[in-house]
Amino acid sequence: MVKITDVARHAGVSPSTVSYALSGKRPISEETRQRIEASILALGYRPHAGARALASSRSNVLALVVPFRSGMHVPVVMQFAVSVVTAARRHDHDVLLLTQEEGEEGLRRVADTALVDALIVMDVQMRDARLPLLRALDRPSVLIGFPAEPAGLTCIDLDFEAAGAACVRHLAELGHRCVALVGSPPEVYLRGTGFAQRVARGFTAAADERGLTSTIHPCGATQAEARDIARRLLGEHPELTGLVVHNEPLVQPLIEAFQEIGLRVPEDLSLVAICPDEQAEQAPVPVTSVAVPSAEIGTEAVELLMHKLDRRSVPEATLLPPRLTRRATTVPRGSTR
Amino acid sequence: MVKITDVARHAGVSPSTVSYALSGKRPISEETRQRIEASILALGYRPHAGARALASSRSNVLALVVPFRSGMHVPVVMQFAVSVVTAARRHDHDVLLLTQEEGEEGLRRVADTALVDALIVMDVQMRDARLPLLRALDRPSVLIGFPAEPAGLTCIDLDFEAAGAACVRHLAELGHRCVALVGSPPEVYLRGTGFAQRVARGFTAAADERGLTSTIHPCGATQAEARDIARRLLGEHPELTGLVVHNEPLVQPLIEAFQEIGLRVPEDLSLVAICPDEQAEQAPVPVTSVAVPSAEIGTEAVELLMHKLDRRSVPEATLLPPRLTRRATTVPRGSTR
DNA sequence: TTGAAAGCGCTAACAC
DNA sequence: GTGTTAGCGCTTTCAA
Repeated sequence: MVKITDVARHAGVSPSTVSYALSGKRPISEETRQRIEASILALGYRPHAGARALASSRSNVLALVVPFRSGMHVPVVMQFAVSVVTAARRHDHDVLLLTQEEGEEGLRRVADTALVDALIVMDVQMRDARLPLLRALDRPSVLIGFPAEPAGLTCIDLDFEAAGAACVRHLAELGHRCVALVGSPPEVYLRGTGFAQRVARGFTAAADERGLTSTIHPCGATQAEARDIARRLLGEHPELTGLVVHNEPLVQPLIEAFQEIGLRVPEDLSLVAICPDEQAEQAPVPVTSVAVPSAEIGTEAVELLMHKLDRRSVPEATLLPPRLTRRATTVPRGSTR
Repeated sequence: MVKITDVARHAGVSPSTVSYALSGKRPISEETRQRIEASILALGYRPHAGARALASSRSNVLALVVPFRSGMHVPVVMQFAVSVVTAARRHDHDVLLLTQEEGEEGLRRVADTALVDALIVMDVQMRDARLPLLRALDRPSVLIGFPAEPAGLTCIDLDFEAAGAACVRHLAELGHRCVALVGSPPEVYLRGTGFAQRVARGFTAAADERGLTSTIHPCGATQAEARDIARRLLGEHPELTGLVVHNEPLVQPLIEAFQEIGLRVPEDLSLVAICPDEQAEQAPVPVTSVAVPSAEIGTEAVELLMHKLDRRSVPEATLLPPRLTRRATTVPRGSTR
């Protein structure tokens, strides 16, 4: 193994000069830097990560805790993870993957052993058991999602409340007067995952503000449940013409379920989804949607963490504003009847 | 920070004794071990990962390289990643997440800096640019998938050839005489991802062996393409009664597309998919399938790697035998006509 | 069964 | 602008 002393000897300088040339933590004359660079290349030098971590008390590794439970949309999690890795690499950091399953002990372990410098935690619940630990840890963290008590933490997410409202306003502007929200599976509401409630709140508030009739329906992600909901909505609200869907895998089945009972989208029913743009674009009929910007959230989470590692101050709450893209599933009420 | 010397002093032993008590690399008297354990608990000692890595030249971290490209089924990748993390933790290892995008340089970096002890590489191509590097690296690796030249490497995957054959034999045993394979998107074949060809080979061989008429159709994963394929199959092979689908997101759209043109599954058309069991079970009509056992592959990949790290020998090739589960989409030919 | 002590390879004072 | 050197916290000979 070639080490820093080898490079130093080869370049005719001291080890510390090589170290400083690499870190840029003190000025090096142009000529020296060139010689060092050449030596590094010639010898194929790679600094030993462990030695570095030990001497500098920085591992240059971030922990990413991913969920893997029912009701979570897997492609969103995956895209998020990839964007975190990509963003971390731009800052010369690597990413250690932890599963939710490891729980608090996992977080404590990677923090206390100095395996990682900082943590990103996905799928934060309203009353998350990990919050006290995260607050107490000597390492910075960023949470994806908002708990009930975010004070003292750094949180980021799509502004789901504004997203729910944006969907309703879009439908209202198209003249729809009776709208429904088909939401996440009941278990997601029950375990207090904030975003489900937030969408519901924004949805209801905007509907009230515009004087629309509105109802909310949690729903599982199977075709059978899609059919049930469609039937029930048709029966209970025959005047329904606007639908907001916040349940990624259900969008397509729902459209088909309505079709089966004689309601076409968008002719009879306008539909706005809250889902990744990619999904909305690739649907057979492109879906009007508010984007769930996983990649942006991941990238921004890393930026926040880097700021915190540099002891720069960051906002406690970052809410990304919703972006609604009109596609083919929303039309003015009664436009083709 | 509490360190090993603190524990040693507290327990009234030397640092090396604490170290050995922790690693088990030499016998410690029961009484001493108890005292040390108590001290560790009392002080809340956690060994510093970097210091450990430096002194032992073992980081206890594995690299996992995940793909993120078109044609890869995201839930499979995710489940695989989770199973790797879970298995690695059982062996006291952590997992560093790398994206395909980082390429060879990424592999070299984490290996040469001693950030990781070993590597798992997913989505290996027939002629993968990373193979020479992996062979040359001083760190063990396990590949998911089989390249054209697997010599000198350790590879593991589902036996896709046997899987393709198993599907055909199942259909043949039900009396079907004309079968088709709807496969991965064309780009997957083109870039030489082995499993697509392997399924095709096993499919054709088994069909020939049983004297069945057979055709193969790569297909993208959109509903539109599903419709095209369904129409084309019906037109070109009106006697078709058996279908093998090796394209996860296409299974459902395809069933619906056939339904639209008047072919019901399974009454008119029996269908076997190669897909995760979870997907097959949760479909509206449970799908007869050969399982893609992501979790098993991930777990076994970690086991292989642990053996290699322990300098135990491992087989170069591990092919998991296909497991076919009959569900509701396959019936004897002509059974309800 | 245990201890003493020499590193592991790097960083960051401190000195010039 | 550069060099000297004392650690960083742990593992592992070597010695008893």
